[in-house]
Amino acid sequence: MRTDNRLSRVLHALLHLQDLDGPATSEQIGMMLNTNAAVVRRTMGGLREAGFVASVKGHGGGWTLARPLDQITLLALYDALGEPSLFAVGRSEDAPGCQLEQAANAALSSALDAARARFRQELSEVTVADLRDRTAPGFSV
Amino acid sequence: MRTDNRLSRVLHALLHLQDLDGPATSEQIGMMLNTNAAVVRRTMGGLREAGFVASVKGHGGGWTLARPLDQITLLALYDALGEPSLFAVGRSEDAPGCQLEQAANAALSSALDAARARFRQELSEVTVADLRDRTAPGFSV
DNA sequence: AATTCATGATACATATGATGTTACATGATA
DNA sequence: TATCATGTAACATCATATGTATCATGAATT
Repeated sequence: MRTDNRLSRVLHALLHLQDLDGPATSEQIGMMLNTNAAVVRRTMGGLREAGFVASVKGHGGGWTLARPLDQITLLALYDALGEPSLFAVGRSEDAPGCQLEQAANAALSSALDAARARFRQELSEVTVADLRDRTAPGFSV
Repeated sequence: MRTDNRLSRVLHALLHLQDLDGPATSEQIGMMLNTNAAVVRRTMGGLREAGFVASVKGHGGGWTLARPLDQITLLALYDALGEPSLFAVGRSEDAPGCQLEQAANAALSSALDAARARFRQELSEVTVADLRDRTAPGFSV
């Protein structure tokens, strides 16, 4: 199944943004992410609304960081993207009235909820700045 | 995104199987699950190979439990299904050589791994028999 | 032995949703 | 006014879980 790569992509994009002087255009970011400018606009839109980046139209415009990376947790980004559905495994809805199916779904949901909580906890403990620190010493674009 | 419902479905099917006397045909199970007999065969095939159910061809044939439900954990079923890919969110592979993307992916993978471990732990602590116990008292098909 | 039932296996169709792509309106700078 | 860049919408592509159809094989019934 094709996975949703937006979180990874915006992380990648934000890390690049910090290494740049001025604003980066969607086109430029698209080159870094090996994708289309329209995809960049669509994906970064959520981050703008959440106040993590700013976008400016016209000449010299583009995307800039609106907040230091050490004040952006991965969880905040995930939520800014609309909290994309996390799982490729889910409940069945074959026989909603059947108690046996309900029991099966309840157990599955319970496990998925626990996994989701763990995922969110992990994301909440890391900032984007932490990721930059984890690249090789002296590394720059 | 369309989710993989196989685990929920086989749980549902096993619970029904226990409530039946003889073997159940794929056709019958398909009715319970509101799906096709071929889908049932395909899905249950993994459980047969893992020794949780047995299938018999021909007249009076069908599917039967090969082991008491209290000896089948949800995790064992999940693995018998081939450990279906759990997440709808994943790494990007836009610029494999880029250290920044690598750092982003490493953090994401770490969170996903933790979530997967939690999911598997939850599944390992519940047997199919436990689910049956959770239906309303006196409930039967 | 022939018939019927049921699984086993394969191939193909369908549906869904993330991503890719194109096009154009809007706003900002030169 | 021309150019650049975002904002937005519509549509195309692609991957894949599930649905569907078909036939070979094996087992019980007659």
